[in-house]
Amino acid sequence: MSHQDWDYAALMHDRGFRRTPQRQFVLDAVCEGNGHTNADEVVERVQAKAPAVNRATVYRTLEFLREQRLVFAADIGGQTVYEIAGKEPHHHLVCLKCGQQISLAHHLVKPFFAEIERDSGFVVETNHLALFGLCRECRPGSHAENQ
Amino acid sequence: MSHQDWDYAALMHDRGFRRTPQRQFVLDAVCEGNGHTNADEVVERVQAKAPAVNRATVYRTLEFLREQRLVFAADIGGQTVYEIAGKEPHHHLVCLKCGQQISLAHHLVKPFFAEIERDSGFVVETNHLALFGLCRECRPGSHAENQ
DNA sequence: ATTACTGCAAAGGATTTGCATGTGA
DNA sequence: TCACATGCAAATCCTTTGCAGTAAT
Repeated sequence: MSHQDWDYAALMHDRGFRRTPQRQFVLDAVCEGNGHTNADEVVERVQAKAPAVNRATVYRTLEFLREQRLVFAADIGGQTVYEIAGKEPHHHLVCLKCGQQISLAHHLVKPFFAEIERDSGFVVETNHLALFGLCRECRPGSHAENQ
Repeated sequence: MSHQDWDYAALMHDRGFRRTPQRQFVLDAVCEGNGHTNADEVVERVQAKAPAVNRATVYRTLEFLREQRLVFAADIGGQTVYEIAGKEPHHHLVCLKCGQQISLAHHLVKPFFAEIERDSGFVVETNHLALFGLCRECRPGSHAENQ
């Protein structure tokens, strides 16, 4: 899943910004965290490859990439997490017990949002939902009682 | 809507804690913020009535009240917000433009959670959902174009 | 009289900012 | 070349903590 490198370079150029190794490292790091990655994890990943890259640069770059809509910033459990901006909104189920993050297809969510709009006229723009709970394996009464 | 003062006092006593003016101020302040109130707003409200109350006390008290299940702490847009603990889970629609918080009845949410469980076996435990978007007045195409 | 609770000040962690330097275009 | 981007260090913001004094029971 090596994302749109082309459109990164192209966008940078088109919008009059510079293509720098730091930005590439950060973008890559966000990519690697398939699910969601917080700033600290990005710093770690970036510095694993390029130890000289500064924390401040990572923060600035994340904000920059967010402005450029290349990454999406969400908010899970009090911290900001980043992921590569996708075309479609998508969502996660986060298991409170085992911590696994399960993707939640948008088609399950769309009708819910539509219902809200119908009911109150409020147009939901949340393009990332994180719902906490217990996954099939961890929920009480599960057959697969893992730990 | 002067909440359960009795059960506050009673709980304090029953559980061997002390009833202090500071705790009352903080509890009141959380109450006043009908929707959600962040720590800073609580500090402001408390200090409006009792300037001598310290920030640290407010933080400690909020945490204390949360432990005691007298207030509920949620996480909206990166900051922790507090509200009086209610019986039923409930949810909010937060307008990105005007900032207003609209309550979202649980009965609109329940079927959605049920659908997720049916589909993936994941039991959602999120008892507070905050959805961002545009309210009826602020959404494009609205008749009431308020700024 | 106890000891939980508070105020104060200082510590802590995460993020941001100012400025001189470096570097991509 | 020359403005944009980076590194560094200091600043800032929000929250937590240690400790000595205060007050609720």
